[in-house]
Amino acid sequence: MEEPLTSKRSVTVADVARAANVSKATAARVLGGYGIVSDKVREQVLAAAAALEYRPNELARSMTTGKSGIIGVLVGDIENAFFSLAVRGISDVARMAGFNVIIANSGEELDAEKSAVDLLIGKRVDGLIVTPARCDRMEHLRDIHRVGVPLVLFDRSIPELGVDAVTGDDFDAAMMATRHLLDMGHRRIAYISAMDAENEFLGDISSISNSAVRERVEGVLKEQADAGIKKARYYVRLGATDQPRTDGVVERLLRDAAPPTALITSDSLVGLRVFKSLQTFGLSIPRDISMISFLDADWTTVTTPPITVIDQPVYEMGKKAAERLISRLNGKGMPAERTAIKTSLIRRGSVASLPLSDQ
Amino acid sequence: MEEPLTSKRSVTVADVARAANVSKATAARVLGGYGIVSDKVREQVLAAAAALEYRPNELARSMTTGKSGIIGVLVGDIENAFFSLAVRGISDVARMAGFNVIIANSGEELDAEKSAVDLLIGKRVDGLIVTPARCDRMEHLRDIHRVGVPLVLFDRSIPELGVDAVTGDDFDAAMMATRHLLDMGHRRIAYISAMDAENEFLGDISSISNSAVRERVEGVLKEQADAGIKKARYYVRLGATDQPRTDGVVERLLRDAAPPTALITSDSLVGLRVFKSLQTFGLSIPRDISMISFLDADWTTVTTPPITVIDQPVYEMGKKAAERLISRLNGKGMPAERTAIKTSLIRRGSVASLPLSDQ
DNA sequence: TTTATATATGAGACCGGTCTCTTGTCCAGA
DNA sequence: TCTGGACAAGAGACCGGTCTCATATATAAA
Repeated sequence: MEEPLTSKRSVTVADVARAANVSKATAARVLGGYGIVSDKVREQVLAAAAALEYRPNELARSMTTGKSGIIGVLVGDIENAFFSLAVRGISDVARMAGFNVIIANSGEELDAEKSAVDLLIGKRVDGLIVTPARCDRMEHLRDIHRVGVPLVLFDRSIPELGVDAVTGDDFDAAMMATRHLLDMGHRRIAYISAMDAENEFLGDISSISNSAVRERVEGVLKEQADAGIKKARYYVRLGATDQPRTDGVVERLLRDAAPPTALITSDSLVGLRVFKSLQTFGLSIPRDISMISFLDADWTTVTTPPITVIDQPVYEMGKKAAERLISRLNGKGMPAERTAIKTSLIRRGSVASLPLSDQ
Repeated sequence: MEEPLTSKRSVTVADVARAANVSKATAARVLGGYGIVSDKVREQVLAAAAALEYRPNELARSMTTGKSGIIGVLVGDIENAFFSLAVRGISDVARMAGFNVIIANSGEELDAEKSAVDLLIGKRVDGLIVTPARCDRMEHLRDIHRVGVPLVLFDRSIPELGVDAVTGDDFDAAMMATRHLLDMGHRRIAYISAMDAENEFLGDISSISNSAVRERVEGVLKEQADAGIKKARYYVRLGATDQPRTDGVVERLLRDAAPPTALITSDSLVGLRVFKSLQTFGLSIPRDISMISFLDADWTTVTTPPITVIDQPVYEMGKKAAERLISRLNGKGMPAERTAIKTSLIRRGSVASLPLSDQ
């Protein structure tokens, strides 16, 4: 099988042109599929190209056209099912429209995000879809926009930026989940997020740098405020970033003099960690505690009982973001807008109805 | 916030050179970080670059150097946790080595794979990591190699190709799982795979086009053959590609005159589907039937009982594949080899010990 | 037959970098 | 003072395409 690998230098239009006895311009016309060429010459060139196994150099092509045909996608963590599903939606749409997708990971860190943005811009991506790690730091995102590269935010929005954003309807979704718990008689409802914060407790809401988390917290609090519940803020906890910390957060909640009777978890990963915590602490769902998780992840359907979730159509969100970006790419000059994709509550078995006496 | 967007044309070295009153060559030396430049001039150029917000055009850079700094990754389905975790491993290693990753999906279809390969080659990726959809069709992969682009196969190997491959130790893993079931007293062991096949039953083993699946089947059969079990082949079933079909496969197995007492599922997705099937048919694990799944997926730890799994260190596999490729990229001329990453059996609660009377 | 028009091809500039080759300057050693 | 080498900067070719403009031929209209 040892191929000689002699043909290190790749075949160019000039090579094909020479072989076909035509000018470089003509060969380029055939190979590039533009301009007018006679059928006879076309066949000659095509034959020569086939014989030489010509493969166009997209790099060179991109350089002259100024279009790379690549959409850059910058997510928090591909490993997270939320993002991998979204990426799937994005790339499906992109491929249909003739674009390719280059994916970068920020790890939810601002610096990594900045350098990834620089890099993608450097690669001359035609457009960018970004999940901003922080919604309060956006100079680098503004730069993108200024350079003239269309940008669509995903999952989180930054109104001040004035660019398109595709997100869930986080505020409404959180209200819906809270409403459901209230209806079932719960009065002490905890909200647990993986947001990295110095303080486990909720400080200034407007300082939450992730708009999705902020809106969810606002939704949870609003609904409880409307129901006349006072201590709602106290039950909002941040920093459940890994299993040990989640165990800690959950333990402190449970050890409280007035422990919550229900939990809402901010995403499927926190949800899973919280579920495991509850298991290790020997709590039974929903007998001892009720639970609702964001995102209809795999694991939520096979637990006993299955978990009531807020279903975000993530794949659709990804598609929508890509569609929006591609419209921009095609020069549609519509005003920037935020598209909040509607979510729904899927009731399964993890929420108990609380007898009045327990409330 | 309406930026004028006037600066449509991007700033080039020539622009910077002009602003700094030096030649294009000198500015390029500073900006490109090569050659010798005096400190004074360097600062001038850097200042001019900063003032003009110069951003290097990686495309142009790639064109002259012939290196794009991009590694192409072609997977079956990013949405699958197996691949997204592997991609994470690949990109982590790639980033450390200064490479970027461009991801494409084949959807496990040969045609999509071919065109994706063409496209990535066209983008002049420096190297490729591919999960071949079929191990019996590889002309396009041979082309990659011939063009001089290093290639590493992932998850599946094609010895005839003579290129590096990083896979699990599928044969051994399957033997291990089977051994465990045999030790626990099981004599009728089913193996269920999502391999798309015209026939649900196993035909010619060597015709299984996915080497990972083939080796697992071989492992399952070998171990049973060694234990003197005759009807092992009969219990190998293919085509559990979606929930309805999986339900069908499971149902037919259970309705059999001699139904299996244990199941091995080929990956975490099939595993989940099979688990759901068993739930809908009202079977209890492990009382009614035992189960082992490949891949330590999220969901396997939160079921009741948790599922015994064959743990593949997928992230490590991804890292290994990237490391291998990067070594090649750095010109290390070692012979092609297959690296089979060792897997382990994590015993949880889904395998029952069968009393002799039941065997 | 002459002029206009469409069609087909060639020549060469250009995109934005890298890199080689050349020229110029400065200082040490003879 | 002259020579040589190190260092610094400039000029311009090149990568592999696209694309404009000029040119040549064929066909149609006047």
